[in-house]
Amino acid sequence: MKIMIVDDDKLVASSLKMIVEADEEIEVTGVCHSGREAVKAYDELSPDILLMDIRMEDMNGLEALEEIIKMHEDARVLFLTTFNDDEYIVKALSLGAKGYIIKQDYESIVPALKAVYEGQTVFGSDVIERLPDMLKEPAKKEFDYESFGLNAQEYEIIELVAMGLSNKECAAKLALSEGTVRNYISGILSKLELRDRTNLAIFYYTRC
Amino acid sequence: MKIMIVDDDKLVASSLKMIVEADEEIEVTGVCHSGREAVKAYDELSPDILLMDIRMEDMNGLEALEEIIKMHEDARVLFLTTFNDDEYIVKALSLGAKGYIIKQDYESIVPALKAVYEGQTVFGSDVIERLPDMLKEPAKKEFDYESFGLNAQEYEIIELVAMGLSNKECAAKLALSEGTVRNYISGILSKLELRDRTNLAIFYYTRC
DNA sequence: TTTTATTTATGACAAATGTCATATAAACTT
DNA sequence: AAGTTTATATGACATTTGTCATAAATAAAA
Repeated sequence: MKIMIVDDDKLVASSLKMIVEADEEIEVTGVCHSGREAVKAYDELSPDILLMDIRMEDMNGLEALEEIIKMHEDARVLFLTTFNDDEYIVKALSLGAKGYIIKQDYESIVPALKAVYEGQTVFGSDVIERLPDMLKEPAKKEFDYESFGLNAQEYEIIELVAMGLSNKECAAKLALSEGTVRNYISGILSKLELRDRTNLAIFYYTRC
Repeated sequence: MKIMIVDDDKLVASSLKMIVEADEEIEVTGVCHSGREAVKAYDELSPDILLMDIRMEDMNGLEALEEIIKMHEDARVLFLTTFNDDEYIVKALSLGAKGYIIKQDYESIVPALKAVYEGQTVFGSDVIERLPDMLKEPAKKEFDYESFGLNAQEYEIIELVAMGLSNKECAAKLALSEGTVRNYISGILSKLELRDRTNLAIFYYTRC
């Protein structure tokens, strides 16, 4: 298995080389110190896996992957990171990275490389822990209007306002008079401590 | 490394056992054929990793993990699956599964186990490919206001309206007169074919 | 039955909103 | 320089909105 190491900290890069070469299956065919170098070197060396830092001076790891993947669609990149940055995880994933692990965690680098070599995608546990929360949001939570002291009628009006209806239209839809709808809205606004229907709609779409 | 295998197809279970035991580091301490069995057996055997099928008759893999993790918070479970089901991935992740790989992919099972043993989380590439899309939504896409014939100033006003500001407040924030802001909004509404600021805010939160 | 809440409704009012015609100055074209 | 566009402003106006006091009808509680 031929791998290439990319890290702008030369000490880290050579440490990684040593750690990784201790395994007889792994051969380090190249070491680079910037994303830009890596893009160039990848063409010549075409390694099986790229073991790359994310934060680097001259073109960071994500940009490098983006470039590389344009030329070599099947490129496999395992990212190393010192700290966990949610932004990066998502970006890395959508770019097609094969993994995202913590640099400090030496022992896990070789197994991770092997798993990637076998077609897996690997994440440090700390990294993955935050994923479920990021995924969770599509599960639409039901708005608990009662906890705001609102009743079903009031909530129904909120929904109509959030659909953009005027007082008159709400009244027609609910078979109430326009004045009554106004009164309801007045009450809703004060309970929710909002100023006007626009803020109510905003509340609906951001907090509900 | 002690592992436990759980699969209701006995043939598959024993095949897995053979494959996995071919590696001298791995020792299979138990084989179960249902989630319920697994929960019980886990207590007695406390393996390092549980290699478990998801679809099973008597208590499925996810339910089993849920039970097990109640008792053993640090339990590590690597799921095996015949087909890719997005539902399961998300659920498995939020339950704290350490991996999710394709059963057919024999060669990758051992490396995956080792990576998990080292604290990583592992996904079959096919599995992970669908994650980026699921994650993408938090990545706020930039609204292309130009395609609606709006200029930057108008868009800025839209943002303020969508924050719930009144005309007067918008005016103050943009150093314009209130009347001008009104005129702008009037123009915005007609371009967007909306009726009032509330509908504009709704547009912002649902279409932008 | 009387009292009390609840729901719905009115009317009056001030403030905010949206539309429109028009105006002014600055920034460009030509 | 003369003309045109652009950004900003004004005033007048009709509507809509939100608040409040109050009232009638009904339902629930005593």
